[in-house]
Amino acid sequence: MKPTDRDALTAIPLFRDASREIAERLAIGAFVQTLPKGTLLFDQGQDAEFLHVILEGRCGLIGNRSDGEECVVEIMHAGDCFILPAILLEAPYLMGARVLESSRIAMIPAETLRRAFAKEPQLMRAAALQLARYWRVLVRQIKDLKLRSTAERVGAHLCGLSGDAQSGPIGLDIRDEYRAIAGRLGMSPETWSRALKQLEPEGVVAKGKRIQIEDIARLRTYSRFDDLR
Amino acid sequence: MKPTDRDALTAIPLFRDASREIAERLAIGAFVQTLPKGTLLFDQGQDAEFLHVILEGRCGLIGNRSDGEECVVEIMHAGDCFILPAILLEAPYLMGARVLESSRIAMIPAETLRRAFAKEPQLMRAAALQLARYWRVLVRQIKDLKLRSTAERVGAHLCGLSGDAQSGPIGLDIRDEYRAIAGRLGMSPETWSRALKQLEPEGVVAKGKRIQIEDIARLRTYSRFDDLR
DNA sequence: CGGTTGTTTGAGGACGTTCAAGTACTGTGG
DNA sequence: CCACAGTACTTGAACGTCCTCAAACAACCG
Repeated sequence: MKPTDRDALTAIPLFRDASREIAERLAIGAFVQTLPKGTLLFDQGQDAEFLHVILEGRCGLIGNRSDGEECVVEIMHAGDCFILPAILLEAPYLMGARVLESSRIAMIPAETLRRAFAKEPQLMRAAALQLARYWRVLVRQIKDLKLRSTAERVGAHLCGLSGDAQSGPIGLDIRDEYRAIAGRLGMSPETWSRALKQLEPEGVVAKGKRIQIEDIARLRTYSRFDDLR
Repeated sequence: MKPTDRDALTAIPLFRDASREIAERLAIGAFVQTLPKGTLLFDQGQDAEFLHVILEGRCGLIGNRSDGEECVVEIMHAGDCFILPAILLEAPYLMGARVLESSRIAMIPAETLRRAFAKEPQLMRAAALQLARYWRVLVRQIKDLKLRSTAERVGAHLCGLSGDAQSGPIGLDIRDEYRAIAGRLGMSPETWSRALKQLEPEGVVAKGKRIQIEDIARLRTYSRFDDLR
């Protein structure tokens, strides 16, 4: 690694807030690539193998739309690293990443990083895990807002309330106010109400706060529930 | 504090991932309130004085709309705690919180919590800080999507690109593709383009990727930039 | 019971999207 | 350095979605 790259790498907030020594040690296990615009760094659903740090250039964290198009969810710039929550949680990426303009990118193996985290005690780790989980909740919400129609959002919300059931009929008792749910889903209460009607052909029957779902599998398909989780 | 409350408190993910001992110690400094629906727990802009933990019931994290109405950004349930990033960063809340249904809520003084965090070493702390920052970025985005019109989103984005300047003229050279920015802001490229036109009365002149802002203060007001940051 | 609050339904309108065409860039090879 | 191709951005028109306003209806609570 070039000295300028190492300097840029150790200067990012994540490492600056830690210690010079730890940053230097992690830099040893890292490698740097210069990648052309359009390069796919990774896809949604993959397991996190590296922490990516942009030394120069910019990249987009991307979600896939129903029409096959990509939508930029977040733009990452020089000094940004991603995606830390996926590494901490050892979970699949919720978004893909594509190079938006020719970039120099440092890649730190996830395992190296996790070993470093492991040396640190429990509470800060817990906080990091917690923040990572919430971060992902918010990502899901943004993706809902940007990538799904209102009816799909409502359908997906119902799927989320249905627990782990993969198929079969489900009965739900909604306890939250519809106006709160509607707000959470980025629509007006009226639209929520109409969207429920719109889901009738998919086997959703709403009577006030009681909702019957004929077959959750059908609704999951309609809402593209699994696509975006 | 009642034993059942203490049990519920120490069982939340944040404390379960830490240690029993730390959780017990923090529970001592905490107190529990039963609050009726509608209670305002705190307002956006306040400094975080407590970590709130829902033992029973549910609360909404809320943003204020331009028309004075509130919009639920996230619904928090029993076992959820909020708002950790605000406490870690010692920053003002980005959202308010209101009781959605009569709830038992444990409140842990922020200072107590920060002292506990301080005992833990540097890297995990750094990670938590980093995650907290990103969490906030996502919150801003969700609020953008839910609470601002497209023209306001564009205006706010320009304000964000203008650095710390509070007033006076600003010249911007946009480097990102407009289609990427538009995606980030939850609109089509055409709408971004038209929204820029729409900002002309506010003193924004766009010539391709060069944008002149007559007076950033005016744009900040129009976009309600400070309201939602 | 009334009164209050929350949900549904309808009508009309604003906003944003899509499609399509035209214009301005950007970069490449001659 | 220019011409040209390819891409990105702008502009227009038509359409669709979602919102607002308003009223009827339902559920809840004192």
